[in-house]
Amino acid sequence: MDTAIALLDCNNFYASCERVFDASVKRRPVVVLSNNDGCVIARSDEAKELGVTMGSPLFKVDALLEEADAAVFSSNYALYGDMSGRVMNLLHNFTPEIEVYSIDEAFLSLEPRRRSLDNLGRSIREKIYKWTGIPVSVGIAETKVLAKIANRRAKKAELQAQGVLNLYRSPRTEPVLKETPVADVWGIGYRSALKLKAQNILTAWDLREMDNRFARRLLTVAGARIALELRGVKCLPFEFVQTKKHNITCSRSFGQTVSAYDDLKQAVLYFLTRAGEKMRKHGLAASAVTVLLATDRFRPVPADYAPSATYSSVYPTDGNQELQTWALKTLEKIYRPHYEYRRAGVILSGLVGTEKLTKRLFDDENFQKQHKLMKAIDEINRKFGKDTVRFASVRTAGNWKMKQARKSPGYTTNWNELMEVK
DNA sequence: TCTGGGGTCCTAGGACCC
DNA sequence: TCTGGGGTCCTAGGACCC
Repeated sequence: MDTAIALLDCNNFYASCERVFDASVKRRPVVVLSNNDGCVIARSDEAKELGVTMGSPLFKVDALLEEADAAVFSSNYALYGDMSGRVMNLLHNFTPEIEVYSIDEAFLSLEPRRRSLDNLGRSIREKIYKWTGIPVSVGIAETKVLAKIANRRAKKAELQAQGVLNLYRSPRTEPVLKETPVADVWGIGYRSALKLKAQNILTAWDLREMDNRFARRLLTVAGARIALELRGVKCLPFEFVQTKKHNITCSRSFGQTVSAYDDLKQAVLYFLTRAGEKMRKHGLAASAVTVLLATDRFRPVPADYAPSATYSSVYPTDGNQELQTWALKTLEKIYRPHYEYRRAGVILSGLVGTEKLTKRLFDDENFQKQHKLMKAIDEINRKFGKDTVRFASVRTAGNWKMKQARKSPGYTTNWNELMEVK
């Protein structure tokens, strides 16, 4: 029999993580902010009821939150990443076939015969709540796109559905699709929804019934695949193993605007350090570095300027010294004085596994030495904390740093910030 | 020089996702 | 005063080749 696909999604994930460790916010509205404490990126149900929308700038909802005695947190990705790992690990108790799709979502491939899918969904939900304190919703159906819709529905009607909705070969699929606006279908964004609306295709059901060649013409193959998935035809493959990364980005907005070359250089070198660490953690090396700068898009003073440029090499490297040289060459090329920059970043691309690094024609010995040095530095920093050892050119503070005034402690990731029991 | 079809590779930009 | 960051996939178009 055809396998069923479950989508597990943590409810209000970042807000729920904050709640697990802070009993005082259990009953208060909770929101979590983006970097720089700029806008709201996660909300508890109570915060949603207040009318705080996803992505609202904090300054627009600050008064509202204050009045409701809401708890407001800067984002704490170390904490969320750790909690995510705990949730995902528990899933292995239910099926070996898991695709971790994002920090708070996973697809599970399930054998429909094994036992009632409804019961299985419920026990997954209970177990995760009991062991991690994170509430989750489970949607089950024939394909990923349908499982997404089932999940969304399970969340919406939480009381009736108990957080689990099984639409696998279910007569309820048709009414649910007819009630789902096409813009809420996974993979249909703002642009596509507009095009569909112009054709009077308004619901998920309408999209399902659409002529496939027409869907392809209007929305390219991506849209055609979604339409097929809505019919129960599996088009999006299940990816059990994490696919190799193609790029690694580190970019940030600054807490204030920055004009001096030296400050931007510091920011770029700092971001490069972070990106390099991540790259080596995945056992990769980069053949290209992109550097980007941008002025404030909301206040283009004196003018809008958002350049980027890429340095490519025939020899991939995982050594920060070499990456720094590439990045600074690129930065010099795009830097113009007199602009008020609000953001900078680096992208490492052309990634290859370090096992595939070929011997260099010139100066291979030096390259190998650098490779070993980076390994040693990463090891020390992993043991003793970020930036215990770093290149002298890299500063860890400056006027380019972001604002994070309301960060919760690293309850699970930092020995100095463990929860205290009195 | 521009006549012709067919193919690959690369990149920029659009669209979408969480 | 105050508006996030990190990704993927697809397509079109140019360069280059035979």
